[in-house]
Amino acid sequence: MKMSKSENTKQFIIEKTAPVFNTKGYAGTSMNDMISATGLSKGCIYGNFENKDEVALAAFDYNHNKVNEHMKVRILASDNSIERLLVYPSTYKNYFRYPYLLAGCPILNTSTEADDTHPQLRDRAVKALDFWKTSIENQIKRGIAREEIKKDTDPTEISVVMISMIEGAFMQAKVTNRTNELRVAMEFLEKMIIGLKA
Amino acid sequence: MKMSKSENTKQFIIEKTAPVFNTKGYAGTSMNDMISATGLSKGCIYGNFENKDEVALAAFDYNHNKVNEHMKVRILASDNSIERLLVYPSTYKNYFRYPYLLAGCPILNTSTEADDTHPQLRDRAVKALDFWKTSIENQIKRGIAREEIKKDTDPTEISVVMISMIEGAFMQAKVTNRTNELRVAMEFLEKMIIGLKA
DNA sequence: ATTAAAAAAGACCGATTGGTTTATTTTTAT
DNA sequence: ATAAAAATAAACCAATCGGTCTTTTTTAAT
Repeated sequence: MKMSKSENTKQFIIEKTAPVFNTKGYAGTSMNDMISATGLSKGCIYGNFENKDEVALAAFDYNHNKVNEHMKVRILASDNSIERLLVYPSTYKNYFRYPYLLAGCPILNTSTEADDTHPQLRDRAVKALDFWKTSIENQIKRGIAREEIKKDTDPTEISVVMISMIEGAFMQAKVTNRTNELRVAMEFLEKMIIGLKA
Repeated sequence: MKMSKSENTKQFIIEKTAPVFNTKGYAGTSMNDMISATGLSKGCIYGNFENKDEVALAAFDYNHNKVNEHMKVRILASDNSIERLLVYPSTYKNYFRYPYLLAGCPILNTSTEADDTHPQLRDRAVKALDFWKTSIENQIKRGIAREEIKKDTDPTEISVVMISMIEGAFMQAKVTNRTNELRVAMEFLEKMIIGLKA
């Protein structure tokens, strides 16, 4: 499994610029930012990517993937559906422990910047949201099938409420630099999830 | 109550650029954007404002104030605390009806962009959030005092949950260009608020 | 109506933007 | 070991950035 030189630097560029895009945003990240983040020259970056856009899109995918991978591992660690759902609030409550969440939630950051300005990035954010929503819905359906979750639970409602609460509370934590509100919101979510028990 | 000429154009510049800042963001809005939004010259804008920053800050205050004013009127329209709280979900559920919310929630947009990049704007967003949180808390305390809301209700918890849900759901509505999730989340909030009845 | 002051327009500035081209270095296949 | 190819560096480009300065226009006081 050998990587070509260019595949390698391409990946390197993505890894190094991803956190910059997540903190400064697309419009706020300049080529010079990308140069100092990677230590590479402009010619090198343009040799590996068509333009700034392409790097930004790859960076979003990378950031989102990082979060997804981490959640997946933690979720699959337990069999019980309630415990699986609880992974979300328990992870986001301590977001500062996870380096790739320190710059904020990539979906949240990208959504608010790109909704009116960058169709491609917007599209990525929408797809990420849809994927997330479906994942939670499926976990709930699984829980109902396994008789761990009340039969009359509405998967879509719970999924939407969870995502909304997480994103809204995360936004507050990031901007206020306090974890107070995030903690309160995530504890509410935990109570709600436990209330779903069959 | 006469306004001086410069006071007048100052206000005009704020009104015209405020929606632009809210949609394109601070870094995404250029002087040329401000010129075409106002139809005024660069010299005129710099004659009335120190720099782009000063306009951006005034624009945030303007946007935030618009939302506040509107909410205030609708809230004071009823005496009952439960009904007052219900104004939030019922307003945001139909955000597209209110022109100054079409570009998105100014707090949400400003928070996600400015949290790591623009201390002054960040500060404005934090203060706006704190004000909002306290307002809701006070409405709940008032409701408890008037025996309209259950005595054991935690004002902070409800306030945080409401704000988080609204912001998170609003973000989804804006980026997906669907109202589905927003509606589900706001209806959940309505059920929750009604459940607070004493 | 005249004039001084205030306000607005527009030419102008250096720095930075995203992006290209050319030169140099490094890698790979022979 | 060497030549061809791939990858990187660095000089270069026009356009745009935020911001200034001077000129012109508009306003308000006399």
